Amino acid sequence: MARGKIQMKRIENPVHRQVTFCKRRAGLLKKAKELSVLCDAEIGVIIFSAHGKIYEQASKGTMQGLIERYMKSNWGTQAEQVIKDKEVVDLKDEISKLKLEIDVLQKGIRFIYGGGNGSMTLDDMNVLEKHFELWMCHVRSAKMDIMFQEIQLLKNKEEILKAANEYLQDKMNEQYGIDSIAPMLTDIEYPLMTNNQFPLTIQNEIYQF
Amino acid sequence: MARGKIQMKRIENPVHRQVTFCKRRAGLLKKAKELSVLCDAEIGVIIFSAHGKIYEQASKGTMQGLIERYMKSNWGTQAEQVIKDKEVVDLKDEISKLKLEIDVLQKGIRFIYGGGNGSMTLDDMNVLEKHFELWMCHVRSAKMDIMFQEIQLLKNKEEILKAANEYLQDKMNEQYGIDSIAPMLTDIEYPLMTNNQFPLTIQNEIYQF
DNA sequence: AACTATTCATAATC
DNA sequence: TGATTATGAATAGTT
Repeated sequence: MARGKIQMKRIENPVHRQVTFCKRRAGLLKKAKELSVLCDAEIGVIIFSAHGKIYEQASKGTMQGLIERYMKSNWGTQAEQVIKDKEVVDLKDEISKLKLEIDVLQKGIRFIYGGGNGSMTLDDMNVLEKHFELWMCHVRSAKMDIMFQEIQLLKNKEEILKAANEYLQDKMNEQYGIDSIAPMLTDIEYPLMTNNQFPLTIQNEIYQF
Repeated sequence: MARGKIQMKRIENPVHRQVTFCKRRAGLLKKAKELSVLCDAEIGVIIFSAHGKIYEQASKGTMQGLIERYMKSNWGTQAEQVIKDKEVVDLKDEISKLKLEIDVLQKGIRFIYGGGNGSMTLDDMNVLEKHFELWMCHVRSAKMDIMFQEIQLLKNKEEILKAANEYLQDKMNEQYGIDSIAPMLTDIEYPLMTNNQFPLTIQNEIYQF
């Protein structure tokens, strides 16, 4: 170019490189502008310096508009966008399906009590309310059963373990002499009680209107 | 530049313009490439000809990557993307909630129609219990609404009847003389309202019975 | 940042 | 289109 040509490779001297970057960057943007004006073209130039600083120029319109136009003419990125939009549509679709299913299930619950078609009379609702109450009691009862069974199971386990411990303790004593090994404490009592007061009414008074 | 400089404005002669476009376009892309190599910069050039034909060059990596990098450094479009991503996350969130509710409803139906706890865990039953409670509240709330409406309706009726009665009384008096007919008692107060508040608001429209 | 000597890009022409 | 060439622009090296 001037005062001797240069090699077409990265300029190693950082000062030279920076200077050249400034000069040629200005030249490039100027050329872009000229081409745009002379030939009525829409041109966008984006430059990231080695240090990440950004320089941009959009002839005719904004860079945003240019990129959108590029996206539209570029099949791949457009498809990507369509896929993303489709995902949203699909998700909304799934939501409406799930809501429909919920509706069906709810109708299933209230069907036999007169509200299958969506409108319930006061009597229907009274019946349904009573049933919810009843079912709640049943669930609680079932919970109790399970917990009771669990307690029994744990108590049995406790017995077995205690027996095993006793047996092992005996073995140890045989081996190492009487009382040479202090027995570990395994018979700890945990007092199971509560300070809660129970209301004397049967129903939970929270929901009495 | 050569053989005489040219005006910096749109070349009117279409042939000249086309030729210049080709030459200068090549020159611009070459310069971009050189700048990229010499100064280790990432450069993208997008050119739309006046007829909409696209020419592009991305030095270092793809144009897609460059645009994404540009978007990241550009605040607006990034925010837009974030909003779109958030929408997807929100929708997925809603879907999982709905699925959870369907699960509860199915368990509830299984419990109701299956006549007990099929193979439910203690946790399942705890959730179910809470839901029965919730549904019961909603039924009660709906009942309240209906009763309130009914009360309003009856009050209106009462007003109309009272007005009618008054009118008829007047007519009677006109016909048969003042106070010849004792008025019937129609102004009896029935205390239909209490001061109870409705503490339960329906938070989730799914459970409207 | 300003200044050249030089190379490069390209307008006009063929 | 493609090649040629005269000339203006761009710029590497220097100050």
